[in-house]
Amino acid sequence: MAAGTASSKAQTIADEVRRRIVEGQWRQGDRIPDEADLAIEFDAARATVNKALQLLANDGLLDRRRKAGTRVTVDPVRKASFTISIVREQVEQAGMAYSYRVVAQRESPVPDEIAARVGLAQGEVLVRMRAIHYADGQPFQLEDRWLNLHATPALAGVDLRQLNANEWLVRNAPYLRAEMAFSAENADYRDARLLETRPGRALLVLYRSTWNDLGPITTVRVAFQPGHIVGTEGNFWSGLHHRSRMPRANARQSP
Amino acid sequence: MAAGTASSKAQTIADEVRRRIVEGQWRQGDRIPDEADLAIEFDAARATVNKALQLLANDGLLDRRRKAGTRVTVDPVRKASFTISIVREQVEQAGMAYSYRVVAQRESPVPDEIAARVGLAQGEVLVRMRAIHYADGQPFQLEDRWLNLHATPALAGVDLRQLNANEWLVRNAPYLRAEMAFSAENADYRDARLLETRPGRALLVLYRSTWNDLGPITTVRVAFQPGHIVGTEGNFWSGLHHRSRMPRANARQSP
DNA sequence: GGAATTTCTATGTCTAGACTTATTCTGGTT
DNA sequence: AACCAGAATAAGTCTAGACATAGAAATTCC
Repeated sequence: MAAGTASSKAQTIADEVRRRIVEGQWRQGDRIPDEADLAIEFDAARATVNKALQLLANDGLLDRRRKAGTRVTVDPVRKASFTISIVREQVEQAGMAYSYRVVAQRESPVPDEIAARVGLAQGEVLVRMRAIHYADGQPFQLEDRWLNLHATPALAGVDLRQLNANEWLVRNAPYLRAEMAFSAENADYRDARLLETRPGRALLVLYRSTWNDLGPITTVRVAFQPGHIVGTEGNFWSGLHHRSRMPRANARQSP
Repeated sequence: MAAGTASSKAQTIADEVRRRIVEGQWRQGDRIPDEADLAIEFDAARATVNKALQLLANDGLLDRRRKAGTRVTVDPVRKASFTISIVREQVEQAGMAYSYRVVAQRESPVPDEIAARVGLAQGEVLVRMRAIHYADGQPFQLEDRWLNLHATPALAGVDLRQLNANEWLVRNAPYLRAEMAFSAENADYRDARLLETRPGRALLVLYRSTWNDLGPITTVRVAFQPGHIVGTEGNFWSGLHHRSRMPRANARQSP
């Protein structure tokens, strides 16, 4: 019956507060005791209680305002976080052979749409490259990337045809800001050909742009193999395992 | 040249450390000075430096291990976080009229696939409901939901046909654990009819399941209107604005 | 040489106390 | 009733110091 896993004191307090909320002892909109009182109840320093409550507030479960106190959030706006790893590692971790092929690469002026997306002047010349990532020889994802050499001077000397841009950037060009968006698109002829599927198939598409203090580094459209799923809980849990549809059985666990 | 926005001291330290990493002063894999040294350099208490570095570690930029020290992460596995708000608010915030319609609702045994997904015994009886959310009369998203009354006894007394389950749950049934996944699917006939589009259109689909300590609360498949985009930076920034394709011009800003 | 043990160090966490700051509340003034 | 000033309060942050703990490095022992 007792929970068990002894973690930090702050975490323990956070868990207990969360429990009280989940079990309805403290209801949505209620004001909960202030830090000082909780500190007494849990026999902890106020700073520790503060840390615990901040954890829950970051989780969106609590609403804290100076002087007004801490309340249980009425409309918990919850956050879900996805981790983006390096494609090659993702594939290799699934025990499959990774390969990579650059399909096209050349300098060209940015289309207005892209320029607007990343905040560049119209007509600026960027490097555009299209590449495919394979898992066990099957196309796994297709990337269509615009690279801004001005933000990453070091890249200029590199032979992009040889190199995995994704990987190079991740390792050598830390960014300050990133934006991502998911959408779904019907595969066009080019998508279909490169991903070895039929035009019209629904593809999960990820747009990602990154900036450093010199400006936009890169913006990329990543189209995944049909059926691919991107989920929380640490990683992509790819359609890598034999293209199944909605696998994933998962055990419930106590936190 | 100077940054400016005076925030907390910990944040300032974090920003400076981040800057050094981004500008290459501390490179991937490098060990950075330890907390005590940084505390001296920044004239701060060690606890403050600790907080700053933990911020960056949570961001995936630093790798910290006891005794081994703090190093700049070699393969920054970056996290992107999406916020999930209540549909109605999302729609209304875009200045559009919200409406909601329950299409079907009945009790039925869970299919094995769903049971496995949420960790229920096969054949358990859940409530299944299908509903549509409209923005200005246009179908905006379609939800296909399984509800477990055992985990939310309070729901039993409620008239589901009247109620927006999404909203009721968010407000009254806090969860302990959630899982989400995105995928893309071609609209089938039912999807197409309900979303008033053509079969085959690529739909962004979100699967979400939640648990509390009594077990699974609900699992839902949400299919968005074609062209819908879900992005970081706070909110879904819906295809609500007139169904455009990839709008969103955004200004760069200094943090 | 290799394994087991000890030492030592950098981070993890907590504490008590102080100060800061955003807001609410209160009471007084027009 | 509307407005404004000041008091009160709860969270936000920082500090100095302490102890805990993981794990690397050095040492001892076989």
